Amino acid sequence: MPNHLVIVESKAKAETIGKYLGSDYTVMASYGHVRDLPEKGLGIDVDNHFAVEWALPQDRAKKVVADIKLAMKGADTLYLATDEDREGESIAWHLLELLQPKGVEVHRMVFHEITEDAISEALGNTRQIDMRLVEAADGRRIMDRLVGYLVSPVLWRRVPSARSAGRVQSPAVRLVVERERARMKFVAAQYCDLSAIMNAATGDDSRSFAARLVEIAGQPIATGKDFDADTGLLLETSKARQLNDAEADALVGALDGAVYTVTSADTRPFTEKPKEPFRTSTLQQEAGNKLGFSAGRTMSIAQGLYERGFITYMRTDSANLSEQAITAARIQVAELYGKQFVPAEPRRYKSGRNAQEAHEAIRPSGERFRVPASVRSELSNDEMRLYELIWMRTLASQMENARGNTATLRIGAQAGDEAVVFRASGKTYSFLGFRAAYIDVSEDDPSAEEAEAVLPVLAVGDRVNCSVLEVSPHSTKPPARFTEASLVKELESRGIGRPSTYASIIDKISSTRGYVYKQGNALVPSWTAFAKTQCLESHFANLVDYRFTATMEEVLDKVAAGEAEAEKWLDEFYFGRDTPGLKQLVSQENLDTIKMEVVNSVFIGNDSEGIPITIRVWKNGASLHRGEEEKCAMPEGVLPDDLTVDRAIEILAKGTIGPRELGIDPETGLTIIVLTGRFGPFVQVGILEPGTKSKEKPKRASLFDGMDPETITFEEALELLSLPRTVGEIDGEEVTAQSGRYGPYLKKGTDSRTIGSEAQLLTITIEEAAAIYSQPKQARGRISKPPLAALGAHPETGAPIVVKDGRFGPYITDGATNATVPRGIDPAEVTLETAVQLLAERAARVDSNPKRTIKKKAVKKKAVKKAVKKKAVKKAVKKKAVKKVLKTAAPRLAQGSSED
DNA sequence: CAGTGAGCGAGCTTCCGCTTGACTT
Repeated sequence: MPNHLVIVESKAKAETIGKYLGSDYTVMASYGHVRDLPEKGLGIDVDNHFAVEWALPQDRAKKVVADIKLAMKGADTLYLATDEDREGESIAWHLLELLQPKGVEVHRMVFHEITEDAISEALGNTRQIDMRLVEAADGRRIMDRLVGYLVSPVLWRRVPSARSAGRVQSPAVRLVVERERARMKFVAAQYCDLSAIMNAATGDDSRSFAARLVEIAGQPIATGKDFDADTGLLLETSKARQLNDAEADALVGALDGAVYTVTSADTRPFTEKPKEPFRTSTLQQEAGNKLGFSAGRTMSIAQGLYERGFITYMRTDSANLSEQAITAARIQVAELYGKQFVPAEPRRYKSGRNAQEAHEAIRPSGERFRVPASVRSELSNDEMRLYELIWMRTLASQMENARGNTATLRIGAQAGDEAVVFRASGKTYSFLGFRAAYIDVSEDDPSAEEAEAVLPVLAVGDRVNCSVLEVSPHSTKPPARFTEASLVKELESRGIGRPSTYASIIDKISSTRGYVYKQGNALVPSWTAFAKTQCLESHFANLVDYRFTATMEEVLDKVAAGEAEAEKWLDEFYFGRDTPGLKQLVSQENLDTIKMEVVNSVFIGNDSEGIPITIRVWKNGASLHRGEEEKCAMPEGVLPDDLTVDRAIEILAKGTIGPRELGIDPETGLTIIVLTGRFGPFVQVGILEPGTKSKEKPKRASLFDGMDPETITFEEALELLSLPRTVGEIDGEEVTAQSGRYGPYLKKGTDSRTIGSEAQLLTITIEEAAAIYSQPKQARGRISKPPLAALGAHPETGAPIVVKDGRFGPYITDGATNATVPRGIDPAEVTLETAVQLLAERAARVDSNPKRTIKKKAVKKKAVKKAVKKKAVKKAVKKKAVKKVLKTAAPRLAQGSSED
């Protein structure tokens, strides 16, 4: 009979540890936190030492606690083996509170490596729960609740489209907003330089190389860094010379027939160190840059790999490798690449500040790493790519430095009476080192790979030929928008958020709250985000101060060390001391000083008469204003940094024309008008008097792309209003043509197909429609795959049963029910009998769990989100996602797996 | 696979960190 009970946080960990501990031990998971503040209400008695009313555990946790209680009945020892960090300590304590064990010995136990030795050592070195750590964790929880639940209501009252504020999400949004502000303020500068292709005039080494003009008459040529981002002018401190088109052209002329001579030739050795092994944030960044995965996708794939034992824990802030891992890596490097690739001493990596180090780095699990090719058959394509990335980075982190030389040539010539200098640089590797396994992608330009550039061997005084000489025009670029990857990096570097939350922060500020949306991979702030941010900046400055979390961490560290009290800290924050506390900031008197017309309007610029142009945000959408008088709906889809004053005036001009009457609708006798709304210009049957709320919505239709509200004719309007149009019948089913959220499409029953242009909606014939329907349906640009196997007819229903390969792996379908092929069963080997059984089980599960409630608010939100989505889709298509291929020079074992 | 103008109107909303479901095709 097992008489020792061990509690860890995750299921997968419980299973692994269970294997090591044997039959005397039962290992169970707490599944994270078991108790929290109530969802409704503050749950904190601020006037009574910030006493917390912990809510009853939720259903999930209730079951966990009940199960553990049951298991505890026969046990004589309870080991609380949650993670060794603040949150882990808190979980242990809350568990203990809920379990109330009687007659059971309780130990707190921690281990850092999941090996037999480490665990048995941990069992022999238990301690008691550290209440100081618990105090720090719960202090953190209380602080987050105070901020979130007291400041959010202020936003509801003053920036109605902003739903929430928080210690983490609000600075995250502010980062995106500030970047966009910098882009809006940015003034581009135009400048030129000369680029040349040269080669040695004498000797055997005739390879050509690229060179660039860097100096005229001793003065450097201006490059991007010499310009002021806010004015587009040369910085006052810059000594560089800005070359314009004409001057550059003249220079090319003056250099005609010039003699080029090497004036200096330098070679310097360099070494490059590998990057440290992955932790959560860096994994998300690299998977984003190299594989194009979102942070959320990366985490869910990693979760699968972890649960099935392929990698170590994926939510970690540590880049430290265990001894077991270092040994495994070194052995494998020697086997695959050779001994010369193994450094004399193992490399050790330190973690950044605020790291809690409850886990090790993310790496292939086990004491012998599985080579990607050997796990190919067990992993899906995405899992394979992520595993390979982790495997390579881990190996590389324990490999030798790369070594090489950089060479620089300076080449002089005479342009008229001015001496000019060109420069060429080269880079060669004498020893690849870690680069043999893993090449880094640069942050700014993920597609660029630092290639070798070999210069010919030249000495001072050597003559050089110039085969090509041309003007290169340049334009300075505004700071790039954040991507998911770069935002995670920024948040981590500022200590904001935790490994378990980076992906959910992104999700929160984008999908859930709509403060940012994606333009390709770039994150763009909504107008609401601007308003929310400026409201917080002017009235809750310390909450959106990027140092807020870092300062909090310092305090909590002191609390954990017994050098400070959480209550004192909370007291000061809430009641205030030298500066007003939160209580006062969210009070009614203070709310009265927050003027809606100030905080919900975003200043764009002044027109030529000095009249301010602003955007005002409302619950659903935004309006554009010039001064007090002129205003119109702000169309969605205009990126903030595209909204110049000129553009705004253009929009105002179109939007404020007011309805234009086109004619009388012959059917209804009502006037048909054209007007502009937040989705652009549209026509409408009948005029709505302002203020009257008619129940019957008038019929409306958007203008096609390219139609102008000023020139649209009555006939065109009638055609638009005639949609959706019945095209004809195919196989007795009616086919209609209409516009939807993904553009124009045909519809036959439930089968819909997109069509090329909006104009086709009016012209497409039933024959053309039939041709489209005769083609197999394209699923997002991909033709649906043929089934893996056909198993025959269902014995009861007669429906054909087939095995297909879907997004979530192989599954069985009879057309009505889909059942995933369980792991461990080869999809090619599924028999009809098993398939019928699996389908029946699946159907039974669906029936027993029918409640899938849709919340009201979700429906409402959809409309807003859709519009955003539409733009993103349109642009994304134009841009045509460039597939990023994993750069690797890894040996054959790793190859053949990254091209899918 | 759809909506639109302006902007008090009725009642509701909200946080962060630890986990994994149940669910897609």
